[in-house]
Parts: sequence; C-alpha cells; structure tokens
Amino acid sequence: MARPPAARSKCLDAYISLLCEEGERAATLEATASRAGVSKGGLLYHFASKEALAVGVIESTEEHVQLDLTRMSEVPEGASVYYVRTSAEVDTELDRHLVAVQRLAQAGVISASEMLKDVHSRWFQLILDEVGDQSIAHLVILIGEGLYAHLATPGSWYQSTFDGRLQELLDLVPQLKKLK
Amino acid sequence: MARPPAARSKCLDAYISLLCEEGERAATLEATASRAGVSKGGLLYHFASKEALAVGVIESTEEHVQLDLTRMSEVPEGASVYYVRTSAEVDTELDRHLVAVQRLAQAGVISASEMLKDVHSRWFQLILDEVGDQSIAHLVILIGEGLYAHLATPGSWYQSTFDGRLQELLDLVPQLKKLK
DNA sequence: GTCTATAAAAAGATAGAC
DNA sequence: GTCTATCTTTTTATAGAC
Repeated sequence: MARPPAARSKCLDAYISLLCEEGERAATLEATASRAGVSKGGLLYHFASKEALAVGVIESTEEHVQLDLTRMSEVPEGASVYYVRTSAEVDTELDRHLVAVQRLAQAGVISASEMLKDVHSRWFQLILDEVGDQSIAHLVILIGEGLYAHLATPGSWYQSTFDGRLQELLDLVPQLKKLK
Repeated sequence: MARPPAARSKCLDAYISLLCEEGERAATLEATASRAGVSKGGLLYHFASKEALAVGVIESTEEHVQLDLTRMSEVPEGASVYYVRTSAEVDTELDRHLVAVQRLAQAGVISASEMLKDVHSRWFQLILDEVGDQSIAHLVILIGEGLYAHLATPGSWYQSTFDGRLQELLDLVPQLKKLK
C-alpha cells in the first residue's frame, strides 16, 4: 500500500491538536501517543523522534498551503477578501496546521520559521498583484494576521467583542484600495 | 530596604528574555538561573516555583501596561496612531513583557490569558473613544495586532519586506476613519 | 506494526551548609 | 541570600517480545 497507514495520520493529527490546544510543552510523546490511541512505542515506530514529528507536521502543512494559494489566486472575490475571510476561519485543516507550525517556530524549530516566512511572502505577492500598492497590501496582510493572532489564542478577547462583526470587517476590505 | 533586591529583578528579566527569545520550553529554572548569573537555589529563593516566576512576570507587566494606557489616552497624535506606532516598537520593556505573557498564555497559564484579554479590551476602548465606530476600531486593533505578531516572531517575513515602510503605514491610519 | 520494559537525561523542587 | 547536593518525576529514546 502506497498510502501511509492510518495510525501514522492519527499520531500526526494528535500532535497537531496538542500543539494548538495546549502548546508545545504539553505536546509530549506520551501525550501524543495517548491522544492518538497508541502506545509510545507505536508512535515511535512511525516517527522515530520528536524532530521527525515536527518534520511530519511541516510536510503536511505544505500540502494544505499549496491548495490554499491556488484557490486564493482563482476566487472571484479577489485575493484580499479571500485572505482576510479565511484568516478568520478557525478549525479548518489549514488553520490548525498553521497554528501548529507557529507553535513549533516559537519553540525554536528553524524549518517551521522558514515555512511561515515563505508562506507569508507568497500570500503577500498574490495580494500585491491584486491591489497594486505595497502599503495597501501590507495593510491587508496585517489585518489578516491580527485576526489570525486573535483566533489562534484560546479564550481571546475577540470572542466577546468581535464575534459576529466579521462581515462588517470584510465589507471594509475592498474599500482599503481607495485609500491614498 | 523596601526595594526588591537586584538579584530578583535579574531572575525575572532572564526569564522574560528566555520566554521571548527561545520559547516557554527553553525557559527552564536552570536556564533562567544561568542567564541571571545565579544558581538554581538562588533563583528558587526569590521565586519558590515555576508558577511564582510566571506570577512575577504578570505583575511586572501590569505596571508597564498601566503606564502605556495612561500615555495612550493623552498623546496628541491620538490613541489609534499611538497604538499602531507602539505595536511596531520592538525591544521596549512593555513589548518584551507582553511577548513573555503571550508565551505563557500559549503554554496554558490562565492568568496570562486573562491579562491579555483585559489589556486588549482596554486598548480597544481607548481607540473606540477616538474613532467612534466599532468596525473601524476593530480594523485599527487588528492592524496593530498583525504588526505585533510579525515582530514577535523572530526571523519573520516583515524584516525583508516591511522594514522601512512603517511611516507609510502610519500615514494611512488616520485615513481609516474616513471609510464607510 | 504495535506493545512492554527499561535506560538515560533533563526538569522541578527540597534540605541544609555557609 | 546564595550555594551545593540530592531526590522525584517527567521526557525522550532504545531493546526486544509478540
């Protein structure tokens, strides 16, 4: 079978969930194995070390990112609105992966930092292609980043104040192009 | 002496630096003591546990936040521009403290999450008082958040693309009020 | 492929000397 | 106040049975 075994996927998914929900420190081999429903030995068969687990997350993330970039360049609403809208989407597979990669980056995993840097520059390029102005493109990126930062922080302030106001925000995005 | 001893401050500062630069996992008692130039025993005299160290960070942060909020409500440039401008300031004492608190929040320290939530709602209120519209106030908050998120990520994408363009961005902020 | 048992190192914390 | 020594628990990783 060319397809990777189900247990491997379960381990990766458990690790990502732990990174997102409880942070890098809590994402131990034991906790990951337990959440995946396997033993520590079982986990270490599929991922020989902690580092291998991180590599697995990053590779899996790259696939989701590729899909997202393709879609972003094709949607009729335009790259900017697509970017801000999807930045506010929580619990998508892409979002879970990116939060996990961010946690790894903050824990000092170099390849995770490099991936985030690369993804951001690719998003920026697509937005710049649409809006045609560097400053406006930066503004759009920062709004999405801010949104993402809030949503990626459990129990964040947004939940009480921002909830339900996303549409109003999205309506403002196309108008940003009129600035200057 | 009513003033806390210098060694205590050094320990707190070392812990904050480690949280910011290497993440929560790397900020061990041993690493903190070493960076502060004391032994593990010396560190544990001032902070009886890891939790006490986190409490120390949060208390110290609260003081810096108070000063910032007072200044934000008084500056002639207005709360919005002040907020976005200072969000881009890296290596200030306030910024270092807030990054440290964010790391703790992501590691599951509840009081750190609560502090961040509280700070954000106070910033939001001052901005809302100035701009008078909820959606615009959210936009301003998100731009600052995005800026902060980039700067708080070492080796971030901003350094190559965004560097030197801050003034252009700040010039756009007052114009956001004209939207809608 | 998956498990149990176990080793080796690191981390948090205590006790007591100075 | 600060240090060294020590203990306990946790974490990563290995070995080998099934």
